[in-house]
This record gives sequence, structure tokens and C-alpha cells, in this order.
Amino acid sequence: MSSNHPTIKEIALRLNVSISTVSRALHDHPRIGIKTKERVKELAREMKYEPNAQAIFFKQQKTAVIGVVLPSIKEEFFSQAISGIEAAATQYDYTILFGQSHDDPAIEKRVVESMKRQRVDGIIISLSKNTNKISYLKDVEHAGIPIVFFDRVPDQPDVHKVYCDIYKSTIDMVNWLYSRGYRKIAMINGPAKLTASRERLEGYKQALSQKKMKVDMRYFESTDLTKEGTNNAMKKLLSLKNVPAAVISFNDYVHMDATQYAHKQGININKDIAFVSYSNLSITDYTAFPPLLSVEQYPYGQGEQAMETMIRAMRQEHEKDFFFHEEVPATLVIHSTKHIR
Amino acid sequence: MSSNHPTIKEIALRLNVSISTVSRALHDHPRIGIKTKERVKELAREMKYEPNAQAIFFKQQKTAVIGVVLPSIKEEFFSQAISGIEAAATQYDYTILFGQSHDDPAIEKRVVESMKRQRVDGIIISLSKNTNKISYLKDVEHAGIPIVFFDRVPDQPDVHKVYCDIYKSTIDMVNWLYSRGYRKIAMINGPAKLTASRERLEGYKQALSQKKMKVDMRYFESTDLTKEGTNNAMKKLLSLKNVPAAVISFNDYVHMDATQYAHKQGININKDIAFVSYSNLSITDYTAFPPLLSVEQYPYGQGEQAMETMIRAMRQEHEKDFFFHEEVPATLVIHSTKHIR
DNA sequence: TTTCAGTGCGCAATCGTTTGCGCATAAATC
DNA sequence: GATTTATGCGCAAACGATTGCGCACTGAAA
Repeated sequence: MSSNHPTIKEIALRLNVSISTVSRALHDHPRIGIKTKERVKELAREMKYEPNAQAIFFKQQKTAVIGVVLPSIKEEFFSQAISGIEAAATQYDYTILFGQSHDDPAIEKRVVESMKRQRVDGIIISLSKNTNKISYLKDVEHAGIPIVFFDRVPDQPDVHKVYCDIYKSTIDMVNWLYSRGYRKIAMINGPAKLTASRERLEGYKQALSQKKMKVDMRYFESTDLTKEGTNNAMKKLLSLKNVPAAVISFNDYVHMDATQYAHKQGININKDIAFVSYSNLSITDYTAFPPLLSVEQYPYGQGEQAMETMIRAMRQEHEKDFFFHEEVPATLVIHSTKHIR
Repeated sequence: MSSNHPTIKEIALRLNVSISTVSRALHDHPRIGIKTKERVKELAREMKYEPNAQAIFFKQQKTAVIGVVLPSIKEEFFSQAISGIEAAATQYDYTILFGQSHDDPAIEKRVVESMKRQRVDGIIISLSKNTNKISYLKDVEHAGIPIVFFDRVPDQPDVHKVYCDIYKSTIDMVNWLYSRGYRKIAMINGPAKLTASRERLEGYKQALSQKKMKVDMRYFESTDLTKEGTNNAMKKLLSLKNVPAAVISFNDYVHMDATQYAHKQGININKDIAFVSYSNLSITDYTAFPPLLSVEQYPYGQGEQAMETMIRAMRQEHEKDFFFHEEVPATLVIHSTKHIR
């Protein structure tokens, strides 16, 4: 009644040829006569035949589906990233099975297991911020499903990963501030266990010491990325006897909370204190207190790159011992210079 | 080498029983002896056996996958909606195959065809703003794949759809403005052919005439949803000899462009002119010029509802002549009253 | 002893497609 | 006329799991 997709069997029946002939005719097999081919194709068109991908992929042990697991699609970074992944996937005739971890390792695992059961051909994942064990992912990989990490990647070398060089762009950022006369440069970093946080911290330290400035940890705060966490961090920075001249936020969301809080405390944003950040969100143009500068991490490009890497990972399935580490460059985007003293 | 998922066949081989016994044992079939069951389950666990969903669904002619086609995941509305869809889908053990139309009908069609080939069990779609022919979607439906439209739904009655009552909330909105003394109420609407636009316009007219106010079309502008389109609309409104007292924007993105433009023209936002809008984006709190009020359309809830409706649509596949029309309520969210004169 | 129910399990078909192999028939070569 | 080559097509297995049917055995009731 409902599901009435025509099959090659029905075509074969109506044309009094064998199933194999129909299959081969549709694939332009050289051993099938031209007249037969035309008859088959004609009827196929007429019956609106479409090959059953389920059946084909079942036979070939492939699905042409890539699982994509992201922390939260609400973040612009990830919604851009998935667009990049999708665009690249379409090019290679793959489709996207989608799941969010909501930064919960348990959900993350459940999503991955479900994708494994679906026999996706590969999984692209950006880890939840609370994930610390990725052993189950290695299991999935050993079961024959390649995994490509992106953006939020594990530290270890034995994984395929695509990421931004945050370390380097943090140095650039500090240098930019330094060259404009800012000295007391503070940072509101993310959770310490994130690679993303470590890279920022290391870049920060490195840049300061390159400039022969001592690293004063009173100017270094962390947030759990909630509004309260950020407010607390900002509060501490504002209570220092020497208020920072500039504040580097973990990302634009943290930046928005930080500036909102500072504003309420009477700070003149980007006048009293300069604010810079990471992510370069598109809504930045509309926000009350845009950062002077934001690090563009090209989520779309990273997504594309992740998919490209996945393609390569799937092709070299035999060489289990080689892992791709793709570093995509990040750049500083200056939003405004007008407030600079 | 690569793909080494254990199968029931291997389990059967190792245990010297038949494939059917293994299958039945794993499903707790009553005709299988308790010892056999335990032996099977034990080995299955040991071998980390996981049923091949591909094979099962192939046999059952089902995939447990729902296709979701959205215009653009970058819009917060849709990213929230997909989270709602995903949450509901997970509850019913469905997964999500994802695609974006980028508001291009050709891409939309390609995505849908691809999902059809994948034999998804159903498709949830929010139409691209440029789509006017949905006949191909009806074809897909006739091929046995139920379609549920949400938010951007077609006008016709012979489809399953989930949507917000924008008409009613527009009336509420105008009344709210009216009760606070605003009289010259302008609107920057979206493209005329969108149902969403029509509902706004009708609600607008209805509310005004309820208040015995004449509808002056000079206060009614449209935008193609680009920044330029919105700027043009705002420009026209500002050039009227009697500048509007309030402006209703099609959504918060239009609102942001409109207020940004107006601000540049020296308008004191929400003092000289009151601005209200639809969508109630979460970033509104951080924007330079938040609307006094925004219509919350509960994208997450709409997404959930769409999935629920899909489940029901799939279950009543026989009664082809009944269509679900689910209306989810919209509510006014007042952001600020402090600027009101 | 026969009959019957209950228990425990295997055979084989099935889903839609691909593909190696083999069997015809016709055309071409010697 | 005999052998080769090319052409055109069918048979059947395979992918992994489910499931109706049937067979064999045991113990108990008739």
C-alpha cells in the first residue's frame, strides 16, 4: 500500500529478462545489447525506478553516510562547521547523520554507539567539553569506522584530527595588544582540561615572555563557560588593585558576558579596558560591545577540511598506523580601531 | 581487514548451532533452551556483537532514520528546532539525516531526492523561502515516505504541518503597542509569498481595523531579508513626513539591521521609535538595540511537535486522506519596559 | 503401546542488488 | 567445415538478519 518503490525485479518481470540483465543494463555493462539497454532504461524511467540505496549499501557494506557529532548546534561555530562538512560531503556523495552531545559524555557515547549500529562509514566528532575518555571511540575505530576529530580534539597523536593553531594566534593577539601599548593583559580562559584552553594559556605565556613581561597569574582567570562563571572571573579581574588594560576572552560568548558584566560595573568597554576574543561570530556586528579584535577560526573551512580528511582516512584504511593532523590557520579580524587609545 | 563487525553467523559457527538459533536466542524466543540462550548471549557479549541495523532495516524495509531539511542551520530558530527534533527522535529510537536547502529550491529538491534514495522513513522539512512548487514532495509522499512540514509550511490543507499562529500573535503585538499609546505602527515584513509574511500582514490589518485605525500602506514595507533590503525599507519609513511611532520587524535579524540603520540615521532606538519583532533570539540580550518585545515561537517545541507528528503520520500510513495540522502557540516576550514613554 | 503435547533447534526463503561464471548463438577466422 | 571470438543473457551466491514451518526427541497421558 504505502511503500511502493519499483524494483529491478519488477522491471525484469515486465520485460521478460533476468534481474541481472536489468541491473547490468542500468549500469551500461558492455555485455548487454543496445536494444535491451534501451528497453530497460525506458521502462525504468517510466516506472520511476530508483535504486534502493539500502540494498546496495547493505551488499557493499557501505552506507555513504557520515556521522557528525557536535557539542551543540546552537553555537554559531558548530552550525557553520556542519555547513562546511555538509558541503564537502555532498561533493563526495555522502550524507550526514547528525547528533549532538550537549557537552555530556554519556550522551556523546550513546550517539556514537547508535551511529555505529547504523554502520556509518565514518564519524566526524568535536568532543564534548567534559569528555576525557575517548577509548570507546578508539574501539569504534578498530571496528572499522574511521574517526576524524575536529576543533575540540584530543591531545594524543594516534588520531586523525583537524584543528586551528590557537597557540600561534594567541601569540599574535598578545603582540597586537602589546604593539598598541597595552601591558597589563588579562585572560579569561575556558576549562583547564580543554586543549583549546591549554593552547590559549601557552600562547599567552609564550607571548608575554617573548616581550620580557612576567606572567602574573592574578591576571589569569577561568570560566566554566556559564554566565555566572564568566561574571565571577570578570569580578575578580575588576577587583585587582591594578585593573587590567586589556582582557582576552576564551570566545565571543564569554566576551559578551564579560563585557556585559563590566559595563554594569561602570567600565567603559574598549576605552577603560580593551576587549579581544576568539570566534569572530557574525552577530558581533550587532552586539552592544563588540571586541576590538576576534580570532577567526574558519569553522566552515574546518568542517570542509574534516570531511576531506575523512575521505582520505577512509581510503587508506589499510595503513592503520598513519594519522592525519591537519592544522588550519586562524587569523586576527580587527573589528574596530576607533576606540584604541 | 577494516570492517570486522561480528555477525550472528560467526557466533553460530563458534557455538555449533544454527544462525536462526542465535537470532532467536538473542531475542529471547521462548522455544530456545535457557542454556543455549546463555551460551549465545555470553559469546555475543564477548565478541562485542552488535546487530547490523543496515541488514535489519533492509529486511524490514525500514531505516529508523528521519530526514530533516532546513533552510539554514545558521539561524538560531532552526538550530533550536533541530535540537527539538533530535530530542524527540531519540526518544522514539530514530536518528536524523540532515540537509540544508540554503533557501535554494534546486538544492532542496536534490537533498530530498537523496534522502528518498536513502529510504528514510519520513522527511521533516521547513521550506526554503523561494520554494513555490511542492509537487515533487507530494510525489515522494506517494512513494510511501510521509512528509511533515513545519514553520515554513505550504498553505494547502492536504499536507501534514506544524506551525505557529503568527496571525494571532501579530494581533497581540499590535494590541500591546496600542495599549501603550503607539498609533502610527509600521511593519517591515518578509517576502510577500511566504505564508509567514501573509500571516503577519493579515494579523496587522486585522488588529488595526479592530482598533478602528485605517491601514496606511505607506507604513508597510517589505524586505528580502538581506541587510540591504531591510535598510531600504527602513529608509523609506524614516523618510515619511510622519515617522512611525513603532516598527514591527519580520524577525530579530531584520530587527537588528533595521535598528542598526535607524541608529546610524540618528534615531534613538526605543525612545524615538519603538521596535518590536519576532523570534526572540537568545543573543538579543547582548545586542546593542534589543526589541522591546519579541514573539517567541518555540522552535524547540515546534521541532519536537514535528517529530511527534511524524510518528503519528507514519503509523496511520493507510489512511492517506487524513492530515495533521498542529498549531503551536506563540507568546509575547517583553524584553524591556524601561524605554517606553 | 500409541498418541500427543511440549521442547529445542535447523532449513530455507526473504528483502534488492551486484557480480563471477557459464551457456548459448552468431559472426569471424582459418 | 571446424575452430575461435564476440556478443547477449541467465543462474545463483552473497550481504546479515528474521521467521514460518517442520523435524526430532522426551516424557506423560490415554
